[in-house]
Amino acid sequence: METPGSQSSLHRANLERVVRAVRLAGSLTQAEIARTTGLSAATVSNIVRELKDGGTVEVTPTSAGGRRARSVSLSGDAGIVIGVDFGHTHLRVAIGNLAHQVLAEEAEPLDVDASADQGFDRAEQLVNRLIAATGVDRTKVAGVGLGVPGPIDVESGTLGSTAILPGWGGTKPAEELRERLGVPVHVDNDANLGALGELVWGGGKGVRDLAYIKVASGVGAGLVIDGKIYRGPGGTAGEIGHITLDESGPVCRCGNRGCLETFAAARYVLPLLQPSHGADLTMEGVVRLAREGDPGCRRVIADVGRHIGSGVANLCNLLNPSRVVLGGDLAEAGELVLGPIRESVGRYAIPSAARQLSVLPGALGGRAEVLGALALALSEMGDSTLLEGSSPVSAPAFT
Amino acid sequence: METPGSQSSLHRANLERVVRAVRLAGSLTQAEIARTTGLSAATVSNIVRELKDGGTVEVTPTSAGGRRARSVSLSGDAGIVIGVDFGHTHLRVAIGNLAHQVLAEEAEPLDVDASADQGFDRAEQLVNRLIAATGVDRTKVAGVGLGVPGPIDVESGTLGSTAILPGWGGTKPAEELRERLGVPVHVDNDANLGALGELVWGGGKGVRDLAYIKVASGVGAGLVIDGKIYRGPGGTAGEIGHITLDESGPVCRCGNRGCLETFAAARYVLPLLQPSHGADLTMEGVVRLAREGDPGCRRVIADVGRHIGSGVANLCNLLNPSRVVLGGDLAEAGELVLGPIRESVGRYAIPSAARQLSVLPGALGGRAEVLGALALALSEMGDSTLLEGSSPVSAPAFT
DNA sequence: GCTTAGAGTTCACTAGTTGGACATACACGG
DNA sequence: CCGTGTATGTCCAACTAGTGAACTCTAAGC
Repeated sequence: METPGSQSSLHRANLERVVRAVRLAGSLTQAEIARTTGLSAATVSNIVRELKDGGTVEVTPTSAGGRRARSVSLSGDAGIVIGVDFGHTHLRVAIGNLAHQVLAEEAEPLDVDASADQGFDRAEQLVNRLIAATGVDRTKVAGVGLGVPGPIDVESGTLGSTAILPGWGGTKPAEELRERLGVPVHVDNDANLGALGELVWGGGKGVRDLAYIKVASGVGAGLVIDGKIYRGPGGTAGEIGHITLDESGPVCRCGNRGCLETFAAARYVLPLLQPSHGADLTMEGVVRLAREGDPGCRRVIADVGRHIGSGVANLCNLLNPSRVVLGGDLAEAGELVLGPIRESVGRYAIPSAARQLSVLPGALGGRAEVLGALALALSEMGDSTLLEGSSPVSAPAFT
Repeated sequence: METPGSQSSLHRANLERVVRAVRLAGSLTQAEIARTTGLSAATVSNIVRELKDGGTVEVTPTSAGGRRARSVSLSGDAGIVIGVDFGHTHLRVAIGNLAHQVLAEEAEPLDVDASADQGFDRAEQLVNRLIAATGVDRTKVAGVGLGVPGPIDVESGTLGSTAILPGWGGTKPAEELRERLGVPVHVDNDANLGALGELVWGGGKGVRDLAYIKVASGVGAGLVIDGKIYRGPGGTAGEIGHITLDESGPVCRCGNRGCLETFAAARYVLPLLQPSHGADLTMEGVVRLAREGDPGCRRVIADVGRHIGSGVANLCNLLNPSRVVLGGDLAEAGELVLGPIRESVGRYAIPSAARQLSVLPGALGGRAEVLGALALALSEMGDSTLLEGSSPVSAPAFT
């Protein structure tokens, strides 16, 4: 960074460009790198050699159509990243390396009403267990991505005033976890991470604009615009759950009436089925029954789909993304819910915006958020860190 | 942008760096340029020569302490850009130079139902008249920005299937105007240009995320995200006018019911006042009467504001912009309409998103669109310096 | 008049990217 | 089993562009 307009800065930028391309795709051949970065093959050749000599990158032979292409990937043992996802009913942790390989993944149930402290302790334990199980070198851990199921101010790291996680309000999850683990922790809300996960590993490949709709106990959306998570200036973009569909609808926990959530989220939908199907029903149960043909459950899911579709239509008019990916428990319902969504979108969105929109189920299921957390850790990890080869020990880090 | 990682791109970046430094300071000596840009004196020397030869910049002798320093400033007549804005009732043209100064501006009434050809002819005449009036050199005109009051596919340049401009559908305004004027013409819809205009010259200074709501005979929004116009993959983002507020509301020209437009746009609102206030009322008239105290007009404007506020609340939940600027005729109503909008936003948007939102009237009035067109022409000719402070760091993430 | 110090220019050098030529390796069809 | 085709990665010469150092210029200060 010494020389802000010089060739060496250009070279650095190109190095980073290559590293990013590789990290995003997991692994690429040199020719692919050249195509995606726009650099010439010769330059890529030089850069790859330089990165290989520096240990940032590994090249492994690949079988392909023509000459054997060498697959370039971030060297696996160069660094470890960890993803942690707090859900409403579970805690999920994944360990991966820079090569986009997931080394281990584990989930355990977690009572969301547990105190925040307890949650962080559990997370710490699970992380440690996974590190031990995979036998990776603790000092290689370069960063942690953390997902929380509620609005969070990414700048300050504070959980918003949340009726959603009682007892967690005002805590700073990233800081808590960093104290416990001793590495930089980057936090974002679960919908954004789901979007990132699907973009990198799942149903969003090759797309630059993606909206990830997560329906669980709440309804949230993660937005990727032009290849980047879009959080908005206040960090709370994507709150699709609380757009108003019916001004005189049911009262929502947010204080308004007729929010999308009151028509789609588990806590409002399940009671509808209690009289007929009993009180112990979960969303997963409803989905399962619907797939087995239960008409009540089918109807409920279709209704939910229609309402989500209305919300997506608004989203579509305003943002015009090229793809919407549905995640959360509800995605398991497949066409049972996607059909009504598409129908609603076609009905309420302006035609030119709806025409080019594809609505797909998530490809990662419940793993989208952890994997997204992993991806967050990867993306937040300074590229310069990689390039210097300087092993990132503990961490002041936060700026 | 041909070669995204090459030396020539570096050169271009350095050129812009210099131009920006000069624009910010008004005028600088070469040594000062070198210091503020971090480039070496030799490089600055070369760049200044290149810019001078290209006519972008002027050098004038200065008396100074040592050897006479040459003061470098943007040459006013180096390049001329023109903005053209077709409104529903008017045609507006502005002429500006590369130093971001507006040299002349003029509007004349235009019947929107006139044929497209006629409109283009009028635009050509007005442009020629202004060129003559300001005495600028015709050959210096580098580009034209064009605003049209309807959805337009920026890629192909075709006006969308528009019930809005009867007789204009399927035409390619940019091409038409280019044939007449003989210079490159860049087109976008009026809401986007209004957003750009307010961002660069008006009420959006210093903000990176802005939503410009234009209420006239329709309702549209222009979105600026992270300093750039956001059009969405299909080019139709910002269609706030057709989000559904009431599924059983009035039938909209788009075919749905209860779109925001049916509660806010002139064509739906004015008829409400016909019985009491006569048939010749225009939106401007309503605004004027309201300011003078007419209770009916006040009520109508407040109602419109409330509905717009609902739409803005949705926008706010989904996108969380830091500023909303209201444009169009309605903006003249000031607090009479802004108050209800804010009230509605506060009511329907989630608190954390609404808290940091400011809703302001446009600072440019009806000029926002033309000036935006001017800005578009500037930015399309490679001037990425419209927003200072728009470059650095942040945003690691995935390209 | 002489010195001084900052301003701009020139020049040789270096860093870095590129296009094209070339070697390589696999697949496929005869 | 062997040509042929095709895509890959590498090498080299050409070119682009920025830099440090030496150089020239000018006006102010003594």
